Amino acid sequence: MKKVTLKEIAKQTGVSTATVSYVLNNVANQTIAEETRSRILQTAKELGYVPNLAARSLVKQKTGLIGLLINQSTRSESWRKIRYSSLIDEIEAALSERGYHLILHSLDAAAPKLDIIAERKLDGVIVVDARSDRFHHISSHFPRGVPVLVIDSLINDPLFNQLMFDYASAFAQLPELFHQPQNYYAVLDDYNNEELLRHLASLLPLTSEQIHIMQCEEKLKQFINKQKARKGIIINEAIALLAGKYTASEQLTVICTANMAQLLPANATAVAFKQQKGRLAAEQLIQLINRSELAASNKTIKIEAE
Amino acid sequence: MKKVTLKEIAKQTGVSTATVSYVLNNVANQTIAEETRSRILQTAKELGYVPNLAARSLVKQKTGLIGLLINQSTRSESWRKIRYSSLIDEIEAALSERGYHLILHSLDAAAPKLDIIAERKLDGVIVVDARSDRFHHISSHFPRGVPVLVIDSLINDPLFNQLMFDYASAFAQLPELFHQPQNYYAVLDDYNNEELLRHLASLLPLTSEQIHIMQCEEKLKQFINKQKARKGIIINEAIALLAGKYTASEQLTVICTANMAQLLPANATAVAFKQQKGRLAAEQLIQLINRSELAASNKTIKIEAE
DNA sequence: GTGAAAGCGCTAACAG
DNA sequence: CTGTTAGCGCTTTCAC
Repeated sequence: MKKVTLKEIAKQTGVSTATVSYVLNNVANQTIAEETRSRILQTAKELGYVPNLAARSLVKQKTGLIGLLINQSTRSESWRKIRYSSLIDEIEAALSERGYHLILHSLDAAAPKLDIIAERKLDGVIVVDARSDRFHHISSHFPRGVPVLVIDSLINDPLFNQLMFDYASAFAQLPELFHQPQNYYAVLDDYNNEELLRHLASLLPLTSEQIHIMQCEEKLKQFINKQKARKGIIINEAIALLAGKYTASEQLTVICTANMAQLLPANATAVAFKQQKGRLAAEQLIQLINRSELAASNKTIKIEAE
Repeated sequence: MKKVTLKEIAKQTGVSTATVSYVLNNVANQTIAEETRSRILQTAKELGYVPNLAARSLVKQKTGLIGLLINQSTRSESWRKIRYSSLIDEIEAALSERGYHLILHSLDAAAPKLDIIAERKLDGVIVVDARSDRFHHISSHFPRGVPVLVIDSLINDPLFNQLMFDYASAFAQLPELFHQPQNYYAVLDDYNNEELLRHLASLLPLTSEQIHIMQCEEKLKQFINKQKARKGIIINEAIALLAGKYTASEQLTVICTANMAQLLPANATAVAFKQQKGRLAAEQLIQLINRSELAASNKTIKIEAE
């Protein structure tokens, strides 16, 4: 059983591989006799021809491959993974609709290896939660001209296209927080990107004693137990669920960064964001790809709270 | 700025591409003068050479690409996505360690399109939660000899390598369930694979009125409200969290299929499984790839409960 | 309308 | 020890 290639179809149809390629790709301004056309289409179907995208990539100089590179601080705790499950799914769905395939790859935030971008000749890349120190250093290794969109990473460089939540608008939903800051505490998700953490802290009218950065359940518990009757602002649903083990959930206001509000206890307060980050990311990246020749309109997009 | 290819390195070093290839790949039984070797290595580093895997794939007839194809019944509810977030992460991690790259792709369970396998010449494929009717029909389209591992799908055909939880061993952890079945109800995760659902039901000493297949939160609520003081067996942590909104969580026993036990309320009973499904899947698939020439030892692996 | 041929970047015999 | 060469499967220019 021979491999089904263009050449094989060409042979069986008695035409050249060029003609077969024209037909199968509906090449514009190549006029093909209707007879040959249907004959080729016919045998292609019979043989179950499927194009080899590696070969195509080689000549077209684009692969149709997008990388989703997620920085992981640690792989150990599985509950942390819900942070991006919705994001991943949305991105995959949106890219699929546009004919792209997704390569999912995780990075060591402390020492990201980005070879995959060049090796696989990725058409575009979405980087999630990158440390800006590492990122700067490494970004020079980027193959020239590969569009990159950075998510959840505050990078102080207009060179990078960024996408993140508008946390200020989320906190603005909580007027009481600003009137009575002493009644609150906050738990931040432990982003690798320290600038983002600092940014979050700066938006909250709280002292550093009132702010905890998530590390592990035990530390969270200790922190919450010290907060007495205060109300909690929790970033990320999974963390909120853990927090719910140590305080009454009606005391909690959850900033829903994982699109998982439904899993929260009914009596917790939830603040969600207006748009799906994943879909937005995918669309944005595709735009970048399509006009990567032009000066990239390096904007930072922020998604507002509902 | 020229593209950095083997040819370019060859030119700059004054040797042939073959020699460069030998050096860069440490080809065994090719003895290279230490002087040339280091010169090549040197300029390769300077130029920041990265091999083009598409080109390599073409000649080596393997791509280093693994497909993770997940059947989705619906994309609408984001909380469902936690079902596989741990699995995806484990698989990606394990494959990465072995030098493979992961293509994540979702399938429409009712009409799965598997072209990606042939197009991308995937070296192996993991299919998750497939309807066996669709799967049989479609599996004939599989490129010959591509190793496939099927997860969470009961397929009555020894031809397929399968991996799933040993639910019987999970239920066996609950002796009371079998002594007092009238005191229980169960909520099953809504797998696309109907055989799996039937299998689960057959393992439970419950009537069909006592068993609910998850559809949406509202239906779940109605079902639970009818159960009075009964205790619930819930498959999947996310569903358990939803169920927890409508019944006391100490009444719940959760079969943890998503590796997210930590997110459950402390007073719920959790039953977990011994091994990480994702890691096991990746390792199993790699084995299949490495000896795909031999008669595939088509076994079904079941992961026992702790 | 169709085909010959060059080449994308790389590997692997086979010569030398 | 190193180079020549023939592809891998496909696209595309240019001729016929």
